[in-house]
Amino acid sequence: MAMEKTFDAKTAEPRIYKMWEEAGAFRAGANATRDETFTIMLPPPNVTGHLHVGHAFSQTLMDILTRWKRMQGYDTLWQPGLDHAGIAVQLMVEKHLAETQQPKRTELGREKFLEKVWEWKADNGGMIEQQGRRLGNSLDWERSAFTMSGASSAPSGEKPGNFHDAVLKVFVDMYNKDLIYRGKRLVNWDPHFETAISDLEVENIEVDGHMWHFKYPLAGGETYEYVEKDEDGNVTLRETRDYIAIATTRPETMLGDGAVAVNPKDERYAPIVGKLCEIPVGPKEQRRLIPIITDPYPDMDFGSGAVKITGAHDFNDYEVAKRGNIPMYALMDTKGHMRADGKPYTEEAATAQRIANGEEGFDENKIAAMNMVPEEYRGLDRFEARKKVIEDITSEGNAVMIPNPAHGGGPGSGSGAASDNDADRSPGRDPGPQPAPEFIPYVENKKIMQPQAERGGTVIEPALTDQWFVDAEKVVGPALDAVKEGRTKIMPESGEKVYYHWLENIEPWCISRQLWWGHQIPVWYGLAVSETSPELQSDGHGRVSVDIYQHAETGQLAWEERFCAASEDEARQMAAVYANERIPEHFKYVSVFENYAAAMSFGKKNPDHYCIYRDPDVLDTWFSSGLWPFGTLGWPEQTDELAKYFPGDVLVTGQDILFFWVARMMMMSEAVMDDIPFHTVYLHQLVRDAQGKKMSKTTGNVIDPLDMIDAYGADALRFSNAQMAALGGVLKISEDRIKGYRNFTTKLWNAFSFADHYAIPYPGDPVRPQATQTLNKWIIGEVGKVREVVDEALAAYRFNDAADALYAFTWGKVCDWYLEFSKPILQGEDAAAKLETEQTLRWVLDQCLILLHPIMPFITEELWGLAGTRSKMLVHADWPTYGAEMVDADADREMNWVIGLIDNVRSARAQVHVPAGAKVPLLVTGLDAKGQSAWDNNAVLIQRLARIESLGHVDAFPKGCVTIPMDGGTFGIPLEGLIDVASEIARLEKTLQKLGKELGGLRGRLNNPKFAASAPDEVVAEAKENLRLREGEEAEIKAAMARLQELG
RNA sequence: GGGUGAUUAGCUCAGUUGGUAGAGCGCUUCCUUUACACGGAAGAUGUCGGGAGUUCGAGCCUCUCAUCACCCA
Repeated sequence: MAMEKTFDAKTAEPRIYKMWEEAGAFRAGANATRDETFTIMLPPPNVTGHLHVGHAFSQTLMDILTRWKRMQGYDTLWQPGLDHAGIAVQLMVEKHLAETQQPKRTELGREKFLEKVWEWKADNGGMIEQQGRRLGNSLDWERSAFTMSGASSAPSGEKPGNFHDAVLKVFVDMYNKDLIYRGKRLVNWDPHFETAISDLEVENIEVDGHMWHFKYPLAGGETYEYVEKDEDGNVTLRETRDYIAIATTRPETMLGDGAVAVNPKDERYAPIVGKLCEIPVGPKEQRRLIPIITDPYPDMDFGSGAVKITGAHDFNDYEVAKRGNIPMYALMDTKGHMRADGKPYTEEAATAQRIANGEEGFDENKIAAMNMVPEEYRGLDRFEARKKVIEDITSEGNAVMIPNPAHGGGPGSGSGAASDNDADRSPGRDPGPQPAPEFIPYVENKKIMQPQAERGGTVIEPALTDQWFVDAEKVVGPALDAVKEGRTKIMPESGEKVYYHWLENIEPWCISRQLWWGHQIPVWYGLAVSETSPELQSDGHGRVSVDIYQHAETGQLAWEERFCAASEDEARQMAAVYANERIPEHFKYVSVFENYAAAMSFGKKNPDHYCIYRDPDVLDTWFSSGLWPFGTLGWPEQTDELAKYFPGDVLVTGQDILFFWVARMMMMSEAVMDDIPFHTVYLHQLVRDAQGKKMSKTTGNVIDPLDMIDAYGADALRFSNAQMAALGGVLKISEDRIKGYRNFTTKLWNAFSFADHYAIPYPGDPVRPQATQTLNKWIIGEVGKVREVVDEALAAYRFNDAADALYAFTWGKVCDWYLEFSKPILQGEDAAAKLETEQTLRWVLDQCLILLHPIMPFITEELWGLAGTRSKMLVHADWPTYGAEMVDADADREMNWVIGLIDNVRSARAQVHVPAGAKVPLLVTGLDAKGQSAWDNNAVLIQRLARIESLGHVDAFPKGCVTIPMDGGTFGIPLEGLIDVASEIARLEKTLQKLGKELGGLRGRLNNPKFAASAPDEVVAEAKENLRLREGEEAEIKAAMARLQELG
């Protein structure tokens, strides 16, 4: 073979990958020699996503495990696939439509729009799978799944699949088991996409905000004594007030207030609890009065201690309102604008007042229909409305006022017309007599936590809407137990605590999204009908009159009947059965419409049609990806793959989706399959830049894994990934490190180049020789050790340990020592030794390839092919099972002695500045039998590597000699005349110092009677042996120094 | 505010049941010696965040303080 100077990753990698793929090397079960399976499900990336460093990292780990197990003969499956990524993809397509001047989504309508999404997917989807190939991922691509496969909207060219069926089946099953319900809940609403999003898709970001302080006047001009006390109970403020002060960061929501709450322990407001106060905004004549209630939620020390309760626009308020049965008035529409629907404000306000007074009952639908936004605010954007509310309140004098700091010195507070009672809010500055206003509204600048959509960054608006929920509390039990009982293990262990904490406090999971791209909820709505309904009017001919639809026009839930079915046909049948049961032999047809309006308008004209329409919403993306562990294997069909590969083995994923995805797979898998989805979860952190910062386009510190592959090869990136994969560790990717591992690949390449250079024959797969040479026995033992280390490390998911061990072995043992040691033999005359060394060398190099292959598949496969004719590709080579039994203790000791001697001679030479090229004589005193034999066996190696000319036995060293104490004899380099006495003394002194420190510690321990008494025997023995050796060295060095001092 | 984790060489980080600290990169000096300058050889640098405790012995266990990061409110 004629080897290039370095490995050309750029051209070799695609070639090698193609070879693997064409040979079907990654197919499920390829190379299997045993029944045990090993399954990993690739977390499905966004169908239109790109490979980023996080993918590259976790996919490297998955590939290492998969390749390792495949070589061990397991029946492996690494299952690929893509996620339809509802909101993200819909957003991209909408953007694309706008950019290409195509009609908007709403103009296209649902069906046409979905066609466009599928087109987009066909054009742009799956790129990440190509990128994954560049990393070397050994996925069974032919099995690639898609969460929307089998959807009715899918075009004919799409790869067939039944994931869609699986999703609908699970929904229907869970619905029938009452695990899924529909309800009006406060959810995170994205006003830009006009959809609900999950808690997990919301980021709370600290922004500069304001806290406004307003007065809510007491009804009927009532007053009370407001008293503030300090910690010791001394009165610090006492005044008569006719209002209660409220602090808020969101004034626009005041319009929807249902109450003011104070803490039951708050004495300041005790006199007015149960009374009414006025919301100081809106038309003066229709000011609403709301009750002052008590609730544990308000923090007495925060703001004024009184909190306005707007159940429909704040999560905390929502809880308070539920507890207190306070009406929750929704103020905004789906776009985040103040509502413009409903009755005139005066009417609504009057109704609300009757409700507040307890004169009129209410339910959530009635409240939902009411629009409490006064006409002057209707239609305004929420932020504009905020400005206007603040202006209006302030101009009316209902803002809490404080002295103006810009006002300068002057008379005390209390003289401002609008602020007689504001002393409690004074920061204590003296107002001054400047022309600036003496008092200004009290507005605190404050950091507030603002909920923003993770995708798009829109400010999230809590909104009361009808949504579908999974009753998470009911399905969480088995998922919790699985981890508690150890059936599924989360690594690092800290992940388990986080998992418990979240699951034990789980909230209902909102699974409906007001989007089009996704699995449309398999629920059809029809009228709830009953012959006893007053709306049922016979027309005298046994027909039901159109009046039955009147009530339905309000769209109220009470009149809704639901048919949950996996298909439209089933839904029709259910509807037909239902309709016939209710009004026998009345409805002749069941007709399905796209929406409520169409159903109603047709139904009115055609009373013999029972009209139904499908819920327009789609399911949360995570609902479908929760089924990934079995949906990809063909479920609900009972396929062979399902039987074989489920449950899977390991899930490798980022810590950030522990809740999003991992917990949900656990819940869904237990609920649907009654089993865990995998026995191990390997969580890793976010991949950051070398400084530990998050990568972001705006910061410009994004590292593209494909750039790294272009520059250094996939193997270098993979090795770097493995090396930084310490369990639970922070992941900082550094280009320098990747470069370093590229150098490592070159080192490996050159080791083979060495074999090539010495024309070492490579007839097929080498077998391990029965070594007789110490050198060869030693390296074979080292191979055994490293294989054990690597297997233990990988079994424990300690990828960094595996990578480090292989690096240290390949470079530090094989290249640095073994290849160097082999040179004199390969060049020598001893034919038997030469043959054995050739055989050992090529066997050792092959073991490097095998052991490194899971981490660095490309270069190892390339070298495997270059080095000789093989029976199998490396990807399917047999993983070794040998181990430490190959270690020959004598060989091990001897070679370590040789290496130690060479190290010491080199070090001594360098420090006394013997020219690197010069060959020097070596002397020895008191060489014992073991030492003599070690020398004799390895004299050629030592002489070559330490540049020694000859060995002379002496009784005493001559003056001016560098001393090297070794176990079994003391060596010396006679350098009279050449030697720098002072620097040699300095060198010895330094060694002595180090030794002294060690000796101090050892003696201290051994002299302590308690040490001998309580420490294990082997530790004591080790310390004693250590002390003996060190004392010997110390004596030698002292003697050497004495000789030098004589000389000096 | 609650939770989790971190603090070890100039930088980035390992350090598995407590036995006396390591790697890569960087740095200094020397070397183009026939596998490799993406290399070889030698070398320097640490009161393991501060304090206290348990122990014969603590980077590791306990407590406490400080700083930082992330997650959830």
